[in-house]
Amino acid sequence: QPAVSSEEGINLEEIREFAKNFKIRRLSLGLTQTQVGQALTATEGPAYSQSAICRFEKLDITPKSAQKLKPVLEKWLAEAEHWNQKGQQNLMEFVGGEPSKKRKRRTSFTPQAIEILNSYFEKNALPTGQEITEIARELNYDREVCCSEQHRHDAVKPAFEEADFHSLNGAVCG
Amino acid sequence: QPAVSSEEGINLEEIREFAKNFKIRRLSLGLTQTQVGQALTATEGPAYSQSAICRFEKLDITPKSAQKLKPVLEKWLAEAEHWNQKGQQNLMEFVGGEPSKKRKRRTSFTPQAIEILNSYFEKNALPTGQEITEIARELNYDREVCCSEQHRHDAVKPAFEEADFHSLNGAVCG
DNA sequence: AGCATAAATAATAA
DNA sequence: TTATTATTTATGCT
Repeated sequence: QPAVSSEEGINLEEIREFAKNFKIRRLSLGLTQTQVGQALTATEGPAYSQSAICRFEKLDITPKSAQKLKPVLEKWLAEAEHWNQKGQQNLMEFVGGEPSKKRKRRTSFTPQAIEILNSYFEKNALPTGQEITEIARELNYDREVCCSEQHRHDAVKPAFEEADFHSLNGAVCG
Repeated sequence: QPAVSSEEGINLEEIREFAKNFKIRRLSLGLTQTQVGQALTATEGPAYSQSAICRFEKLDITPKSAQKLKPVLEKWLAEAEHWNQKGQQNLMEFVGGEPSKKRKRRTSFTPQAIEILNSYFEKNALPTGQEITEIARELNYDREVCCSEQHRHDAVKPAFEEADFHSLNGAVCG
């Protein structure tokens, strides 16, 4: 990590202070790094990714970049706080549209479905997109959820022997 | 969700206020719900799970439970902030031991390793614990990482057709 | 009353 | 920056 060092007359302590402050204020507004990045991309210059915000907060950037980004963030955050004062609805609008995106309901599978998925993936570990669509429809689950890799992993999991799975951590080096 | 309602002379507005405040102060200290839960379990009464902290912050509990939990959290948080004043080292000690658990470095595979993993999982989608150990040793990667389901998923992924994979979101119901 | 784990967020290799 | 790993939060279940 390029620690922010004292070059080119940049007030590093000030930047450090702001970065820390920025994170807390962002969280106080209930905003994610992603939201900030997207909002900035919309209102300010070219493009600010979630990663960019993350790196600024951790000051995992060059002093020059930090110096350049600071005023942009400062201005934007103040404005965001201003809108938040007038009600969270206003903030969300300022941030970028979708007012109240709710967390997706977590899916749970019936034992039957799990069994079917298990046996399916056992036969075919590499289903194509179409095959996934097929099985999702058959089982009547949301395609993304039912047959995402994440869930294939879960379906497959019982095949592992728990004890063995945990007993060898770190035994193999890296 | 049992919204906090106005029963039994409990000051709901105050609790709501505190819950919101608690979250912000927790984040300012850089603590996770898990850390708070564990610390409370250690210093205070019986057991406070991460879920419990989460549910308090979202007030996804009965007013009675909230009322009971509030003073405990209030006291603990104040103390935590006190220690934090004296330096973050003190806070981490107060919270519970492990001073600076670093985030695990994310692993990356050489193209060779990916190819080998791909062909391996294509032949055998359900390796046993022992087989996993074996291949991890062979490739000289950390067992947990190298052959976790997460990574098997990655090894397998190229088989999906991107276009199809995305085009059918929500087409299948839930 | 909390465990298991799905969903969402943050951090990082490339 | 993008793609994706690692960690944290939230919730279905019992």
